[in-house]
Amino acid sequence: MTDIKSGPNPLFLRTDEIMQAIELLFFAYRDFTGEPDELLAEYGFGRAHHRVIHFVGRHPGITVSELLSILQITKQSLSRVLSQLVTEGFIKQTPGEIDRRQRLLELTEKGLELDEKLFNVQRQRIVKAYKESGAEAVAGFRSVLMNMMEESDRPRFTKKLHSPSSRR
Amino acid sequence: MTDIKSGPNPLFLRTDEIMQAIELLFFAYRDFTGEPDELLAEYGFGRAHHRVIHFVGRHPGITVSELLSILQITKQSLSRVLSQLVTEGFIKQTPGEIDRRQRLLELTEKGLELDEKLFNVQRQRIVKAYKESGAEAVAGFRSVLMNMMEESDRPRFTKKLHSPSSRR
DNA sequence: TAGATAAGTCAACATGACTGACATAAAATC
DNA sequence: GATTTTATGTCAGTCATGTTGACTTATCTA
Repeated sequence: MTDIKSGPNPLFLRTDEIMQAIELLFFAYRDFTGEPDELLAEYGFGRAHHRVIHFVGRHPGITVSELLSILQITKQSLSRVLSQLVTEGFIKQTPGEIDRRQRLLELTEKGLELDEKLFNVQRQRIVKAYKESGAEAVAGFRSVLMNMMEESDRPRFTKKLHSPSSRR
Repeated sequence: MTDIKSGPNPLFLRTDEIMQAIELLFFAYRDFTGEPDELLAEYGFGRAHHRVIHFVGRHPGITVSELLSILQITKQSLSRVLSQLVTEGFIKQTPGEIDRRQRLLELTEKGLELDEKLFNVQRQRIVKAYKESGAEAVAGFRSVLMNMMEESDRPRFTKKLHSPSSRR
């Protein structure tokens, strides 16, 4: 009904192609998260813990509020998994030197180990998919995903420097 | 540690490229599911209902066990959302004519309407991403996702005919 | 000094997964 | 025809992850 066509509809915009995209994302994402989920279960953790470990690993010294804005969950949801990770010694909190209200987060040795394990299982799957598809396909893959996400999240992928948060 | 290199590592297989892929999938998938989730919430439904509506819509006459094997969830998890959808008149069950133990599932008028609404919000996002990236990128996107999912799910995307389940 | 901000906590709740056990009807097999 | 298997549904309980709203404490800022 929204289809007031102006000119021929490119093949890749046909309804069945769009439908395929929806299912591709469903199946690929399910399998992409499946293996890490199994690994995490051995630690009594879930996907929420994974996301926290990932982003703290990528951004050592990140603050709680920065993490909240990345994950887009509530303070209480984060609190539950974060305090678990801190208690069990996977994440270390240190008060910010500039702003001492902040708790700067970073992975401990134990946290780094788990982070690497998780990364490795995901890397294997991605490397396989990338190799089988080739460099050109990879560029297309990245372009489509980039254009699929909200614009507000895209800068995260272009800037090479970390966000200017208070560091030691 | 698993990096016993034989020859130069292609650029697109470097650690930071793989890391980027992980985050691309996270952000794109989050935004991809965000809008449907909002729509579903108006009906008191969640993402689980969406998946059921989607696959029943795509495969009218699908059986409960076929649906279970696609979704890879337990009978109880499916039962909860499915019986809700049936009770509220979005999905119709009819006993199979060949095997009367089966309950063949299909969308009602009401179900078709919701299915279309949900499809439209997702289509808008995908069409936008596809147009901005171009046909070649789309091919790459599809290739990478296809190679990322388990092989067992891939036939679903190649065969044009529906699975030979009992139909009217 | 007063107000804003960063972080944490408590209580209560919803959703969507899980397990294991059991029931029923119908089909398939011996 | 009797038995076993299959398709579906259901009950009861658990867990992980998300939500809201209210409140506290410490610290920074105007």
